Amino acid sequence: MSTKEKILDAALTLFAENGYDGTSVEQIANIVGIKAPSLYKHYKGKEDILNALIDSAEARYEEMFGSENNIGKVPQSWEEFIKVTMERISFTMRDPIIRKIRMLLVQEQFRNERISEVTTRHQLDGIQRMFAKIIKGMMDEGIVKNDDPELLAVELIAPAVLQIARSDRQPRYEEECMEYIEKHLRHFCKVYMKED
Amino acid sequence: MSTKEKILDAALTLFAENGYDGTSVEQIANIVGIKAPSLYKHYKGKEDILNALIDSAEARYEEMFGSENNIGKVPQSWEEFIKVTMERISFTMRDPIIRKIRMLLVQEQFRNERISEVTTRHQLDGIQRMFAKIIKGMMDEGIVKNDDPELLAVELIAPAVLQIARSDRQPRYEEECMEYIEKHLRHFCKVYMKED
DNA sequence: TTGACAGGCTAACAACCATTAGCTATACTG
DNA sequence: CAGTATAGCTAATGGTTGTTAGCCTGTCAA
Repeated sequence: MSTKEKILDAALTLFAENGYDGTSVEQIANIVGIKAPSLYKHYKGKEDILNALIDSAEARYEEMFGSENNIGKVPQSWEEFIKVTMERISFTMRDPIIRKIRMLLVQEQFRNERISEVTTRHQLDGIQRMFAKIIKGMMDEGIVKNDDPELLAVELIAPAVLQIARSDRQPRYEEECMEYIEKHLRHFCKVYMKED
Repeated sequence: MSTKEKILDAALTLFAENGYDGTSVEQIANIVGIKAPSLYKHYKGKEDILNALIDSAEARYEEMFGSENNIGKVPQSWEEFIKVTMERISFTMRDPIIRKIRMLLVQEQFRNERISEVTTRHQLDGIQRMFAKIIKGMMDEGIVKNDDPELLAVELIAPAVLQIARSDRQPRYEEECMEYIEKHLRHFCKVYMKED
């Protein structure tokens, strides 16, 4: 990993933990193993690092939700749907980098308009679009009752997003959050799926 | 309004807008119309102000969701339910103080455990408990199909909470958020209410 | 070999920030 | 009236922070 990447990595960890204003350039440099002024050989300043982080968050978002390929096969039963969805959510919730990006965005969402937009995409639009496609696929195959896929996608993800946010700020309830999400998923299937 | 209250008021506005670390004691004093050192006649320090704000947020929470009296009459039809709920959400979304408390909590939720807890109560438990009661009331009167009221409450509020969060960071979409919430409410009624 | 560049370092600075000390005037209280 | 608490002020301080200037060293191309 290049120094430039190491800086981004350290900054993400610290920004997620203590916020942008709560983090000093010196702290970042310490983790990287260099002195603070050396950092300016790689980035123009502190804000430049933040912008690079948002860039990488956008890239990751594009990679996860942008293409059509990331949906995988359409689940053929509600059991399969629950299993696949739980895996997806569990990954999103626990992956350290995604988690840090989430925590960074949620804390800095009011800093400027760009971060506001990225936050909305990251936590609303992206996931919604992705699940709308899956639900649409299951409707076409007659597994899910016909309805507005975009709307159902929000009904599906909203409770999960709230639980993930909760587990970010209170990690000791992670297990409980996952259980709640599974309960919600089961309920969702009971309401919207055709078979019983 | 006493100076002590004015300080809290100014601090809430600034913390909501720029975060705790992004706000200086001098800025707060400027709004109040005093010099920074005078502020220490009223509070022991900057953190003391934050704690007082969290105190008042907890008090407000208790006042809104704590007692049994704040539910009002149980709605007798889905039209009434939508009207009453939209009013409640619209108020929560637009009231300047509630809005600032929300923005403060969301930014500082990782600062310490107490704020984490208050944030969860404020944005999850409180609303859930309140709507669970309303839904329970409507079930007892045979308006809503029998189900777990706690679960339905989350299905009801989760999409609304996400939209409110969105309108906090992108106020120019406030109208759009309200429209979405109404659409969601209608869908909710269609799914869970008995009459058509 | 020479020259340029990348990437580290130290020293330093100017700005800002939270907080304290100490003075003063006003307003209650006995 | 005397005394005391309240609440403002100015001045100052010690610490931190982001950033710049300038130096040194190793690498690599010409």
